[in-house]
Amino acid sequence: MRADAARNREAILRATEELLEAHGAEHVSLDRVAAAAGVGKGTVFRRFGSRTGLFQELLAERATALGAAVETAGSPLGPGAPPLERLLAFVGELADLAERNLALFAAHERACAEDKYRDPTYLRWHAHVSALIAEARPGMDAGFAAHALLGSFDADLARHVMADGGVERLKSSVRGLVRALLT
Amino acid sequence: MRADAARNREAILRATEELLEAHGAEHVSLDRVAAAAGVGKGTVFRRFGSRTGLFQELLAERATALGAAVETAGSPLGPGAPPLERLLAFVGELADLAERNLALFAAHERACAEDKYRDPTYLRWHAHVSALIAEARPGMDAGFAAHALLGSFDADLARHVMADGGVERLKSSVRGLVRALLT
DNA sequence: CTTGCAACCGGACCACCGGTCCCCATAGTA
DNA sequence: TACTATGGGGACCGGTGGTCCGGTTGCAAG
Repeated sequence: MRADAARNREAILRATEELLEAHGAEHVSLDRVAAAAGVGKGTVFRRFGSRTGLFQELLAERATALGAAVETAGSPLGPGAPPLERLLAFVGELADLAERNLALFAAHERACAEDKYRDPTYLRWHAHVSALIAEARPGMDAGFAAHALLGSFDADLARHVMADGGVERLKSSVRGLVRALLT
Repeated sequence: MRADAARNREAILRATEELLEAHGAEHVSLDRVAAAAGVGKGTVFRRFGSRTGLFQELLAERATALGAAVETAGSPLGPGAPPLERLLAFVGELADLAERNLALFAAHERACAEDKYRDPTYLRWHAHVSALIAEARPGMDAGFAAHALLGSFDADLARHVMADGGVERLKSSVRGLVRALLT
């Protein structure tokens, strides 16, 4: 990739973040993103393929730290801890991520629509949660339960819940769900 | 309401159903609906206010039977039965409804977007589920759990699950969730 | 049956969206 | 410096949800 291409890529990503933060998921069109990044619309599509691709990549970027933390040992997040503790820790982190990136979560959902189950980030999360559930409750349909649990981080639901109680409410409610599910 | 208005209203509703069935949620635009119903686009908007309104009203129509069944006594659905049985019966019915109206569920979701929590039909379901959960598990955040549980009927998730196992898979998985939650 | 008007209808019209395309500019290299 | 593949820009396209207003029509009163 040429140097100017890399620079533009970064500019587009940063402009998207800013617009998301400033105007909410609904009002971020690719025209606006391109204008804010100081590039043409064609450039946005060349780099990210589509609206979906743009938000997927932005989410992936924001989620890398969590993904890495899950695979490195030590602490309740990583391997070694019992599944219940790992899952409780994971949903806690996810809640924090959702709070800090509510608009991105919302935009990502709308953009991915039915391809939700093919998004790499979602797939990683699902595989992780699903494995933990399967380990703790062998009889259960773990894949389905994992989807249902991850559904708790639907941007609209998260906003709705956090509007009355903040992240702490979201965290404690999801943890309650996890405990009920795995106990 | 004038007779011709009532006739058109019905024509629009039926045309929407047919298009939904024939082409899937994605390809039902209000232009098409109007054309298929044999009316102008303005008529569609006057009757239903917006795309959202149209799908909300269609869903409400399809859901009336279930709503009534829930409130009439007798059978595990209605009042009198213990909450676990009532909830198990309710999610079973909901799964059937989702299967028969997958495209409508999908269109409704996309159209309602963030107003999901203001849709009258969803609100009724949520109140019902929430009350049953609160009755069976006083300590739990019933409102949140109800949202999470109803999230299982997200059209994309339902399609994904039913693609491999049909309605029965959906039913048994959701029932598994309900049992884990209320036991 | 006629008449009058309020309610209703239709579809041209609008702003905007995601996505495409192709000609031009430029970075990187020999 | 000169050459070329890669990247950039923005006009353009089909289609969308939503608006608006001039013409039409149901319907009840007389």
